[in-house]
Amino acid sequence: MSTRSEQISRLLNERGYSVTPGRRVVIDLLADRDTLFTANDVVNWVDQVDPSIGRATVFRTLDLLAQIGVLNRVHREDGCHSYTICDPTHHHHLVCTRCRRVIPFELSEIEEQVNEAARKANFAVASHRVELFGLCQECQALGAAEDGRH
Amino acid sequence: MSTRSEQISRLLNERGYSVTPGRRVVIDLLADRDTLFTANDVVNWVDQVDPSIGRATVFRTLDLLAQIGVLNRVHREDGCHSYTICDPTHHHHLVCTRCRRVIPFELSEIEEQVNEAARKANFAVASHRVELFGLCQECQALGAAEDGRH
DNA sequence: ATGGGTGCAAACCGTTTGCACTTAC
DNA sequence: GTAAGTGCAAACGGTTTGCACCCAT
Repeated sequence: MSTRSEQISRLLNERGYSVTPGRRVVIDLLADRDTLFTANDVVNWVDQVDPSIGRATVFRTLDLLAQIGVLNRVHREDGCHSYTICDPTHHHHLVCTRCRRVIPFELSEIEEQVNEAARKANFAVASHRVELFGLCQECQALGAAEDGRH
Repeated sequence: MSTRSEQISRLLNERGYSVTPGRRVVIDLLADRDTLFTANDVVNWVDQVDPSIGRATVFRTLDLLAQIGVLNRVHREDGCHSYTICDPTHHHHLVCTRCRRVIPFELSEIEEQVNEAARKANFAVASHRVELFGLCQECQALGAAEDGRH
């Protein structure tokens, strides 16, 4: 049980949710991931650790984690729904399309530009999404060697 | 058959696809939309115009239009897949969460910022998505009057 | 007569729901 | 004993597929 996993558990408790054995498994599986994963990935992982945990529980736990803000829905370029673990603070993501690693970043200039653009269109921005897709440093090297197949 | 619809037809022809009656219906229904819509919306609209056109044809046509770049997948905040019609040139979207209108905008500063952020992380950006959600001018007024329900 | 395009229905896949049961307080 | 959480299986909704057919070249 990593410190990240403890953090999440604490957050759940604060919100009045208990950390049941099933949720514990899900949390421990996800807490330290730095890649994108789908709900189905999680279902499979959970099934390997403890097949007695049902699909529904996994989906319900994912919803819960999304709700308290530690899980972030990211839309893959191919349209597939994915998740990534991250702190509830606002930021954006660099998503590696090869290894699925997610690198969070924050850029106050973007916020300003975004607000500026909205103002020009008389648009009241409630939220925005900035997602960058490409290759992380490691995968650029690999890609050069292996011809970019993914 | 609007000029926008003609444009799309021409584009299809250029790519070697014929504009069959079914496709014609879909294209005419979509060409001048400035709002987000789902595949299901289109299926329903088509069904009203000509019930003999099958669901599969609608989905296949949407795929086709996405492929030639006149249809853009946009991910609604609630996770629902939607589309919007737009030119194949690069730009971003302001999406009104009340009336679903889509306002395209371009902001070269954002591109620069985005590339700058990526460079810092040694990330090779292949593509990026910037989507702003909020209320358009009209809906802000309405929202104030009607208490923002949507 | 060949190949692109079609309608239909069934299949598919990820997700949600209803329900009876368990568990913790 | 009550409320939260669970496993299971069935249902669901959106999308894709297989197939026989049609139509233009």
